[in-house]
Amino acid sequence: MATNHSLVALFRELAQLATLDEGSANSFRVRAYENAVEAIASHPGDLGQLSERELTKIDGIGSSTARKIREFFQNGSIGKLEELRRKFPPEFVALGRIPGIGPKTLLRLRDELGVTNVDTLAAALAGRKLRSLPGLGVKTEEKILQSIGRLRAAGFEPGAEQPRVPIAKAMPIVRELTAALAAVPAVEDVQYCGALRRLDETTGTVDIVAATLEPLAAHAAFASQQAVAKVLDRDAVTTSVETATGLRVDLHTVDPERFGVACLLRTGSPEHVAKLRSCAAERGFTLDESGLLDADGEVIASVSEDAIYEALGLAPIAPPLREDRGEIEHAEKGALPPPILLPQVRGDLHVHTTLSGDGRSTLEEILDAAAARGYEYLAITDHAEDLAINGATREQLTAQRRQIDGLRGRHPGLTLLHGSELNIDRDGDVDYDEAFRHTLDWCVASVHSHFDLDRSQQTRRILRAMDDPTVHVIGHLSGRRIGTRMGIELDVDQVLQKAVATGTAIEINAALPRLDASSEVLYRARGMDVTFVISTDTHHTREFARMEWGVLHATRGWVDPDRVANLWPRARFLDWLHSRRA
DNA sequence: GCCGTTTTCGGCCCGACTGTTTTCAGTCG
Repeated sequence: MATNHSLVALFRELAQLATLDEGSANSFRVRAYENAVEAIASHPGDLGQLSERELTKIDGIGSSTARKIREFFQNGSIGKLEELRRKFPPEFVALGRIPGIGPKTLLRLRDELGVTNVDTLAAALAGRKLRSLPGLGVKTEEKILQSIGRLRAAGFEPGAEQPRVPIAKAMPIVRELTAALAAVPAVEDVQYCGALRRLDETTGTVDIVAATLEPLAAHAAFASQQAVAKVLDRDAVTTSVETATGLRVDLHTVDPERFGVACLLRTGSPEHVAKLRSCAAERGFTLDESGLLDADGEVIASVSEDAIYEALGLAPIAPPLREDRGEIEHAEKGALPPPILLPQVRGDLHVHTTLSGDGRSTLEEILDAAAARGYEYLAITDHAEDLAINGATREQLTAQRRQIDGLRGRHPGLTLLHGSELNIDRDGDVDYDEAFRHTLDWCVASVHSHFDLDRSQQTRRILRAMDDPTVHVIGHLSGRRIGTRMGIELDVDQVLQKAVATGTAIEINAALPRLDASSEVLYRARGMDVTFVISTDTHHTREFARMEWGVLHATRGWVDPDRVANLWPRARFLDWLHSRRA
């Protein structure tokens, strides 16, 4: 249910802050909050309709969580969360993103050295204060200094309160708001714009454009949404709000005649729009809020974005491409890579079941969900044994193999591949022995550890994994978590060349916190014979829906659809798979 | 904080690695 997204975000934050409060991510309270997130996210109905008593009947929600949920629907906030936010200000919480600093160390730094933000941390490091604390030493100081340096080099400012919000955090709330607006009878059309629509990794203020002849109704409906914590500003055409999660969202209403141009201008990027304007000028036109105008000031196009591009002599340009990376020049020549569309996807090749410690759906549920999406093929890839909590032993995988064989008749149109998500260790070796791996149909190999190695070491381990004949694809190439964890640094050109040489595919991980490989890496690969697969890394049946983001992300990276293996018909895909294994 | 119960507290999942130790705490996935 759409309106549960705010709750999910709030309980996630609660879990994060409780980790600090409890001094451990493994505390039972923290895990209870995480279970609550899972329970809320999985609940199909509107939780706002349920009483406290009914809420506690849901698995994973007890009396305390039920009370907090009711509190949210009544007050728009949760007292416990407000209290923790006061106790742990954002600039302090942000220090927890520095690799090597866990909750215990962070609290000690605050209590014993007065560290509250990146500046006081830097001062403590400069004064060599950390080594004076029992249990910490010179190595710890060096490691933290190095982490800060690396984060800064990558554009992260560890102590800064992030002005930009990671896409995974913003998207669900914005989707909820646009869905609510779409349901307002007076609203003819609605679209979220800006960085979010371009599928950029982070967003600032989100702009939503609504086409309506009755703006008052739209603004009233918007301001009264459950996700809205407070209205910041309001005039005849714009309402600015802050959500319960701290995201700023502006609703702009326009006459339906100008919906297209409003979306175009608010989607950006600013560089793309600037180039469009000069493109218009070359043709004797102008582009402003009222539309594309000819020399006489007559509107030539304004209702739809496509009409504006067409009037400029351009093929339509998909929002993720609008970054002024040559898309306008390509559109002039009709040479733009076609956008990848969701219905073109024929299979998913990175999927977990409950055999993975963090998997939430059973094998049967996964198969049914994949069949319901109309997939022709599916790879089951539970975690391999070296992933401490989550991994499957070879005996478990062998048993799963038999289970899968027994289920092949369940959905005759769905070809099942049995595989695993292997762990690339620090040297580039993967789990199990090669003979056993050869019994698997499909192996994803991913980095889950040793994020602190340097670029040449990281590159070496990836290249070595690609040389392994049993590895079909490298999963989430950098291992990043947008806004939370930097990925590993790689010599991307070497990795791409190796992908071509070995035929190892590169995964385009569709999970919004990952979007990995990054669109920069994908863009770099254009023109090369790199094979890609777009995968959801599903741990719960609902996550199959992430494929929507995967295809947009691939489009953003200028990926040629013909290079994406899971868009191929089954026969072609299986031919490729078998030729690789030969 | 949740759950289950011979109803009201005790159990809830872990293993490798690192840096600091001299037997272990903290971090990570």
